[in-house]
Amino acid sequence: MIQSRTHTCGELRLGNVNERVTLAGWMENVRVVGSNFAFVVLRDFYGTTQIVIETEEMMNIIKGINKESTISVTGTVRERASKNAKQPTGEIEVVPEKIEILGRCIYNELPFEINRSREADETQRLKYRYLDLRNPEVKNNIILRCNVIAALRKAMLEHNFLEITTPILTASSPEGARDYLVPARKHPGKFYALPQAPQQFKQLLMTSGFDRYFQIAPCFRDEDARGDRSPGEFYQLDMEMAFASQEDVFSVIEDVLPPIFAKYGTYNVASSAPFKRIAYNDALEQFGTDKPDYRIDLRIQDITKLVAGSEFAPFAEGNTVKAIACSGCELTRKHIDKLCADVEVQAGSKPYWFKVEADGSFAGGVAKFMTPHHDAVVEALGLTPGTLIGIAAGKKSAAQKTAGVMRKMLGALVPGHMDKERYEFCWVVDFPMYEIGEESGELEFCHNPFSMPGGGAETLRKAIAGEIDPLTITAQQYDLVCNGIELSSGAVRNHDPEIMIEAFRLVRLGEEDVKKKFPAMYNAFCYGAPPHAGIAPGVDRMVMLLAGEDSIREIIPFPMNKNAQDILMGAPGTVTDRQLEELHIKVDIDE
RNA sequence: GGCCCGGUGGUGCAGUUGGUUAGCACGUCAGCCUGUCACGCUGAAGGUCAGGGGUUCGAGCCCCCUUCGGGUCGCCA
Repeated sequence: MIQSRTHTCGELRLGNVNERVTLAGWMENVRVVGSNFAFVVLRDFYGTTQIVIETEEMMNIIKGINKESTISVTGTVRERASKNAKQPTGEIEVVPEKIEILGRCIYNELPFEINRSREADETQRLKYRYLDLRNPEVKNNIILRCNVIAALRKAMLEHNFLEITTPILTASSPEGARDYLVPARKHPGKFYALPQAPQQFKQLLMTSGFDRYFQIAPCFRDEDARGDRSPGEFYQLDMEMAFASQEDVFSVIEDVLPPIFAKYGTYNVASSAPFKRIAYNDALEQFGTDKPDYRIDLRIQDITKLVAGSEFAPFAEGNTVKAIACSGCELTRKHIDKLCADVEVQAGSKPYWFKVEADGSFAGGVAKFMTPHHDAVVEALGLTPGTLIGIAAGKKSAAQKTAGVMRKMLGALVPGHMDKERYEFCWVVDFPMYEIGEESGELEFCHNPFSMPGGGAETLRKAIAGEIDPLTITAQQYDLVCNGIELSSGAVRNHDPEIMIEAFRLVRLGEEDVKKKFPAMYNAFCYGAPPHAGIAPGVDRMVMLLAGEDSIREIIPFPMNKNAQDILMGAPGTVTDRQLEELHIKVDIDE
């Protein structure tokens, strides 16, 4: 029978002096200061408390156990002779009369030191995640995650949204990412799929008459990981609203997110409603990305015409030339070269540069090719001495991307161009509905084929009739971006089967294709669907931003590694032949 | 799948043009220490330098292959 705790390890203060208490926790550290005199640091979820060892009996118990064992300590609270102002419990200590060993740590050396686990090798951290999570810094991110999710849920309920769970085992969808498949025991050769998002279910809910739906929804996509993208699974704050426009969705998000970001974020400043808005094409022009970071004041400018006729090969006719002028730049030649190399790695093409000397002349990098256009360039870019100009040249999309990467790096590197400690939201709007596919060379859907086109069916018919260029058709689709990180896509959905068919007709598909690919949704929409719109901000990404972490794994309780392996549980793993047999699965691996 | 970076006692790192016994910090163990709080001091143990092959009189270091990890591009309606 274990003595119950009377207090937690973060709780005792001077007011508790002389009380008889029982604490329980992990033995974090032992500082032996004399013979039969030592201090034990006892840690639980709530904090740490100092236990003072003054007798041979207690000393023998402590010496018999390894650090990180769990113990229960019963004793008297005493005012410390030497207090520690840095600790909440630093004014008191507990003098034990009984120490009970609850759970031994049988190893005297751990895979890493608990309070420095963030410095340890990540594979070790993941393998021993239960030890890693003992580190308060690591644990606090998980607590933050809980608080953020609770706050999101509360805010959504207050906005009259209904939380509805949708199936985890569902049908494979031909669109989007690679599915995770689950073999169906009762249906040989057939498979369930885990949902990439509850997209179709929430649209069906709208058709059923649920006016406002939300869910902290698990989503599964079998795609490769990134620093800000966990492999396999992640969570979205998925929401959908009936009889709603883009503006209705925006106002809910602008109402819900900023207070939560301001309250729980590392930075406690968040942009308020209305968020900045920028058209997709303008974002590419000015920021070189569809994920603009508005905290950086630099903007990309087009100087293609200014340098026309230059001898410099990358400026040749047909190429696009972009410039990003960064004033007050004192980077040395060595740093500039490093910057350009980093840009090339991230952007995939090489940037160029020059700078403006004190006397106004151009120097360094491609200065030789810019000097002939000196006055025009100075005027167009508003150049002053001490300005570094990054240049990107090539195909339009590559030049934009390169300039965009350079913009972010310069903003982070050169003082005075980035107001870092804030959350700056923006909406990217007016996405193109169609694009020319790089492989096919033909017209394809740019993003989600189920977004409502800007002009509805009429615009589509004109495009089919050849009266307007289909590439100019926009979708009522939007991205939510915060500090250069994409939090979400959303759209006003296409709820009209007729418009849906017109939209498909433009990419040489027809009614049969719509019915075949999304039968449930198409059928449902034929029974009277409300216009509806929604969005699904990534919960993990939001928590990552709020925690100020660069890796998404820091805010997931049990993350998988880059290769989608759960090192701790050993997933994925092999299964027995009997299991495979039941599922009608034969494993046949080549090589 | 492409490219980049990395793998050195339990942990984190250093290791010079390739040259004697692979060094530092933390941790562990032992001794000393009665007010520590990242306790301190003294000492000790602990290494297949990821694996394999090659160059060389000689490889932790140079080359090739393999493997594992991280980043990035592709990919992510």
